[in-house]
Amino acid sequence: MEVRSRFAPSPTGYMHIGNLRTALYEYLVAKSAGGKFILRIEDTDQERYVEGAVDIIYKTMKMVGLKHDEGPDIGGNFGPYVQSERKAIYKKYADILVELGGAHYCFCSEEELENQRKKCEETGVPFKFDDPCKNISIEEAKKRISNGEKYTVRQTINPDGEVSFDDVVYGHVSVETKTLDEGILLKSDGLPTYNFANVVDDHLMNITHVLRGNEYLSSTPKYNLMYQAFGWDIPTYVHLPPIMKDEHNKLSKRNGDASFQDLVQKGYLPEAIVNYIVLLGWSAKNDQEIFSMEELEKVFNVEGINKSPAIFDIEKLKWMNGVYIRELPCEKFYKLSEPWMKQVIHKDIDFETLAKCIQPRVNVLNEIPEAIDFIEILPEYDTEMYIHKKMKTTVEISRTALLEAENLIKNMTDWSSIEAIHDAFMVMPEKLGLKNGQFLWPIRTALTGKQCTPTGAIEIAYLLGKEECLSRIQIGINKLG
RNA sequence: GAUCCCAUCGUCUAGUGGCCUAGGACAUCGCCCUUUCACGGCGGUAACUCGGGUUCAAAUCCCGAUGGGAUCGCCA
Repeated sequence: MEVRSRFAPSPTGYMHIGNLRTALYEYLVAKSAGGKFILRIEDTDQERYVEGAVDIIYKTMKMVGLKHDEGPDIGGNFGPYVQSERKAIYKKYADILVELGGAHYCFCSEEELENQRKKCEETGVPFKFDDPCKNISIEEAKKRISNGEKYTVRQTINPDGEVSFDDVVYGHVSVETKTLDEGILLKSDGLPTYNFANVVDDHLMNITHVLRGNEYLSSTPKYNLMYQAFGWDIPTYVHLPPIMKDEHNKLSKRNGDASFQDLVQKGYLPEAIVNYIVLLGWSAKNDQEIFSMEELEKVFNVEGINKSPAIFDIEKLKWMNGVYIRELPCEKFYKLSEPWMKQVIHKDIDFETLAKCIQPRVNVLNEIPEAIDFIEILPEYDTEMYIHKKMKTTVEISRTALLEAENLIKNMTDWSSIEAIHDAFMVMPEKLGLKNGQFLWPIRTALTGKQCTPTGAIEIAYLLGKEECLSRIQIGINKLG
């Protein structure tokens, strides 16, 4: 049988990391088996609907390389793929489920429920809704409905029994039916709750593998009761552990944690983000950590999925992003880094060469502006910076180096390449009886005013241009008295 | 509270009874390379939650404790 998995986000306008990982695993489960990956929009909660949210979903999926085979935008044989357009379907199946004894019509108001709940709280009895409407016959209920009375459809659960199922990652899970809540399946607005829609849709869309967060682990038995009542095959369940912000808190929008979009905006590459999060709860069972999507489609398997929660570690993502950046072709990196460079540099310099210089030392694109801002304007710096133990520089040596450099540069005619400058500069240390560092460290300091720079004195001299170099060296000479 | 689930370095993980004096990666520390910082190379610190069993042998199996998480909505 063909494997079919689905990504079923609700359009909240925000693609958080946990959601994205679920989508990734769903995609990989299908693709690693040569199956189909379906996109379904779960918009049954009209109060949460956010304009434009669906576009964010399409955009994100495209950016990370998750191509769906069926969905609202491309169609398919099992549509519609938007739940709000499937209202009639849910109504039909809700009525069938009532006939089959798996559900009943309920006329209780939200206030009535609230009262029962309060009473339980007061008396200290654990709340479990006992629905008086269970005793209403179907005929009578239908009469009341045709009279225009508001109603919901509520699941009916026989308290004597046990339900169990086998989850691919959590193994055998078994519960007594008396502990299960008889939840609402069809709301009074006629739309289904997730609890009902997921069962109906997954069956009707021939979904074979259901992946979702493990918060659904405890309600899965209820879904299975419905599958059983309908006489439908139960799908393969793959429940996923949560991604945590820290030991106690889930990664979430409410905690102000970064979404996929936020990370991209900060300068993380989609490929790196995907690679990092696939490892949050899954392992290839070997030492490999860097995977392309093509590789993942081949090697991903559900056996590698972990049971316990994983904490999102931004430090490791940074490292991995750096790995991806270093692997980028120069031209590609230049294109990506250009806007970040131009954020702080408005002069006309050789940005392409600058890009080449910073590529090996940037992990996240948003590190670029601070790393190169000295090119635009020389920052204030302290004379202390000229004294460097390891380079064996002192104020005297620095002064000599700068004066000699000034002379040298004044007489230089070829400033067209790093090589030319390199050749001219590198004869000096020997001539002056200095080590390379003793000559070059003071120059780099005078040129940048910074402790750390993305590259050495020679490259920076080239980027700055002859005139600017002379003026900055003059400033350095003055500082050193 | 009830029910369900989870538990290896700071973090992500490998480990499915002997190959484990527990392996890899990030982070961290030290050294090397080097015109700084990085990159790269080499090395170090660092973990089986605890207590009982089972077994010749347990990180691995069983039981219990502890700790953590989830669910208990006309949200998904």
